[in-house]
Amino acid sequence: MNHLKHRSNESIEDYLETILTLQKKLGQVRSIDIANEMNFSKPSVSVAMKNLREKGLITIDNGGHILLTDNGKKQATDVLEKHTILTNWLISLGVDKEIAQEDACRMEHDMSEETFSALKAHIINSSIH
Amino acid sequence: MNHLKHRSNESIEDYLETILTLQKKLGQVRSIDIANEMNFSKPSVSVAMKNLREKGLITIDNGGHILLTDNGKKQATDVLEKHTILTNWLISLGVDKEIAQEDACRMEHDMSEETFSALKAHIINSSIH
DNA sequence: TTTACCAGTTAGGCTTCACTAACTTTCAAA
DNA sequence: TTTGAAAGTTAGTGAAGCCTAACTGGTAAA
Repeated sequence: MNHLKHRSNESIEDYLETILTLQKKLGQVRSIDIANEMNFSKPSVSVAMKNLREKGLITIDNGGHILLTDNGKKQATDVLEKHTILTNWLISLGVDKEIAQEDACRMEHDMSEETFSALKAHIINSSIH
Repeated sequence: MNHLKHRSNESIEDYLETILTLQKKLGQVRSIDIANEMNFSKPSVSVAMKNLREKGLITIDNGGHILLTDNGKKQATDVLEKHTILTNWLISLGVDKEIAQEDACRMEHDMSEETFSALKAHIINSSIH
């Protein structure tokens, strides 16, 4: 058993995923929308956005609207895809929708690319037979 | 999307799992064995063991040997079972053994009981067909 | 007997990531 | 024009959970 350092990206990935989701849902995204969606305080989101901006993952215009950069969008899309596929797969296994959402929301940060693509292949394969 | 608080048990579960694993492998378990296995420093393990003891999950005898309580053993067994099943399942999907181990080691903390039993049922079901 | 290693502990530090309190700025309504 | 709500920020706090430095205490070897 190899106890490696944890992915320290979990928080960042969650924010990016939420921004992308809200972008699709609301068109535009402000910090306050993220705070409401994630049930975090305004300051928590404010500080996190500063962090994402410094990492080049988002930009914020004068109106306070948050936009994903190319890099941010790529990461957000990756996580959201994992989330969606994991959730649907769990539901197809008979897991309650609510619980599937919650579990997927955590597991999505823990799967390597290799595991994820193996899972996708498995899902496609299962649906054929 | 519901952003709930994270399981704060991840660290505890990892320690319990390691203790159980080492118990099977070495017979007896001391803090130093855990530190070596997990690549953590002695003080980190020392403090963690104090914590596990205060939570009633282990006892430590005069020789420094660590024993799981009934409760600790139950939790350790649960996590180890998840770990084993997850790992083997990922390997059966074609994931590299090393990576399967690493991913399982993280995902095991994130799966609800419901998801886990659905996965077990799925594995059994797949093996029949 | 002295030396020296090994296991364990205590103290203090650092990072992450949430929180509250309290401030500014803006904008709309009274 | 004043008022007040809404959005954002800064400062300070706290819990986890890892780390290093430096200590104690026991045991084995020179």
